[in-house]
Amino acid sequence: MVPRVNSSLTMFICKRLFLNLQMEELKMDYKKQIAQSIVKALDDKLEEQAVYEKIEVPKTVNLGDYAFPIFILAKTLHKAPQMIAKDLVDQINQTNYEKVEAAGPYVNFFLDKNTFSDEVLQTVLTQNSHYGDATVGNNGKVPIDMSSPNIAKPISMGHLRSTVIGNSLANLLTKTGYQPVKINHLGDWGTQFGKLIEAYKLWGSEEEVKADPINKLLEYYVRFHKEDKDHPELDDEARKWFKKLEDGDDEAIQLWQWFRSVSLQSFKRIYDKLGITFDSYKGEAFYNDKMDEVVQILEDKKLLKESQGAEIVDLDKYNLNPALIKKTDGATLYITRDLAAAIYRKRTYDFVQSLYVVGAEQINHFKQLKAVLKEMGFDWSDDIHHIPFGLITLNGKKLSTRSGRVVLLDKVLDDAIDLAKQQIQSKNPDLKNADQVAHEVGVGAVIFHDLKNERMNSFDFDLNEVVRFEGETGPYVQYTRARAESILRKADHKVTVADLKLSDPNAWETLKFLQAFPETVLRAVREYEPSIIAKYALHLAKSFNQYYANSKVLVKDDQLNSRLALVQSVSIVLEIALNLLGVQAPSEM
RNA sequence: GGACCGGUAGCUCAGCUGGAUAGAGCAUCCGCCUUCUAAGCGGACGGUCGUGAGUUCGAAUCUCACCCGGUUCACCA
Repeated sequence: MVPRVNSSLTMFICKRLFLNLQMEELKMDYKKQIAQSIVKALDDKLEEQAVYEKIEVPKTVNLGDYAFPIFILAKTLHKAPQMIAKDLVDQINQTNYEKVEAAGPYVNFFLDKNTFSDEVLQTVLTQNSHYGDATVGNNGKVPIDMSSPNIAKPISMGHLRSTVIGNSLANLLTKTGYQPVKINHLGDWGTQFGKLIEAYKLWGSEEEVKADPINKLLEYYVRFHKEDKDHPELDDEARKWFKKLEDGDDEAIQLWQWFRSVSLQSFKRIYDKLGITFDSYKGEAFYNDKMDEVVQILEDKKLLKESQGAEIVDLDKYNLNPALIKKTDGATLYITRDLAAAIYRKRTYDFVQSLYVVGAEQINHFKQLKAVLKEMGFDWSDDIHHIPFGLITLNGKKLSTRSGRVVLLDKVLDDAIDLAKQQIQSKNPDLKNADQVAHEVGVGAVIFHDLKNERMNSFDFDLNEVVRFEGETGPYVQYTRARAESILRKADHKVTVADLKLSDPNAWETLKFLQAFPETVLRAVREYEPSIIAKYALHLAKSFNQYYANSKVLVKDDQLNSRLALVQSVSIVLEIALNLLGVQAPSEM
């Protein structure tokens, strides 16, 4: 049966994609071919570029693969659109197409399925895991500020977003020829360490912390906040400790380093679960000795102003509130540290772009950061991009460690892995490496859930939603690929890359999705939007599921090799797509 | 109050630099495991695209105003 509609294709092969991709020579640019056909038929009455931009993808398969709406011609030709369409069809050389027909005010182009499938499948199979690679990045370095949990606090679902989006962007950047540098900008400095040291000195023990670092440290910290209400002298002690820390007192530094390293160890266990690594763990503390220079530059450039006892940079001309550089007491602030970090990264990496995957709450902060850098005369501030994302809430309220509204990432991952294991036990009890697969599927479900929707959408946390394995989920995509692999295992035939014509209409939508992958990757990286890849993977999986539900692959006839080539191509592209998201692709599940 | 983000099916969301009858998933109901793993496939049900104007041959998509929800706006990060 022919799939009824292919509307989902529209979003991936829409014209704006091509518009912005002139630089990037796409292989298999059928749209260009069509534009040329039209221009030729019109005796150059229109520019090829103008035609190219108007070509669109129809909503349903019965309207063809590409369409040219002829409204723009109606004005100049003073004829009814329907008539123009008919005339145009007569003029077009149709030899390269299955057919070209007029439908109302549109000219619809149907590509030749044999030629198309042959070209697409050969390309995917020969390029294999490199299918979709691009060179737009020119090896430019792109530091990505991501994850950035606070020392001595647990990693929550909130951190997952930054971690997983940043990781996927890094993968996408690598694929398109950039060199990403994943930086975990740890929250490892601040007055809270004074409190933590004081709390530890009062109630803590080395054994406790060693046994369960994050929870114990958090416990001390929370207790501190409880008790300091009745004992305000605790705050004085904490302040003293932080001062000692700043002054390099041995004991303070040692404790701080210890807290930092045990925290990092437990963070790394979670990152291991997620399969995510970093290139740098330089956190806030790293910039302690780099802020004086920032203040110095600001002073030299006469940008600092005194206001209400504090030092500010006026950002009126950017329509922003002033950036507070120094507090009344002379201490520096968040933005000062970020200025130092931005400058450090420029010097260290000479980046072509510098990304910050940080929640949307900080949009204003990053606008200020860029504006101040601009004022300082650094024109590379234009290369800094804040990649904001929406808030995760719990029962509609913001997550907050203090109020106990936390969703621990580690717990969510473990729950997901357990559920995946249960699924395997009931659906595929003979699976060999079941634990490994349960891990890949469980974690994959969580990551995919976070990436499948547009970054900026907020969502309310719901465990059942996050660890769902059916419908539009990571496991659905993984399952589809596992099924494809299964067919290949049973095939008893090695696919040869030659003559891959496939005329089966059931395969048509899948073939077109395969063809659209490279431009989809470029769009995702251009928009810093991993969800574009996630949605692509879902659509490709869906179309392939429909294909093999309706067409038998393992039949010995003259198109067997072509069908297996399709199956293998789907498997290849689904694996690439999942990996771009940071999700594993098991061959069996 | 200013700035920003969002408002599309009961729920979660696609579609948004304008184009042909507005699409998925979940939920509910009904089919399909003697044929390549049913984590699948098919079907039914379900929509004044927040509201009102405007631009246009054509608006969910662009403009303006308004309504609702969220975030943020000087000494936290």
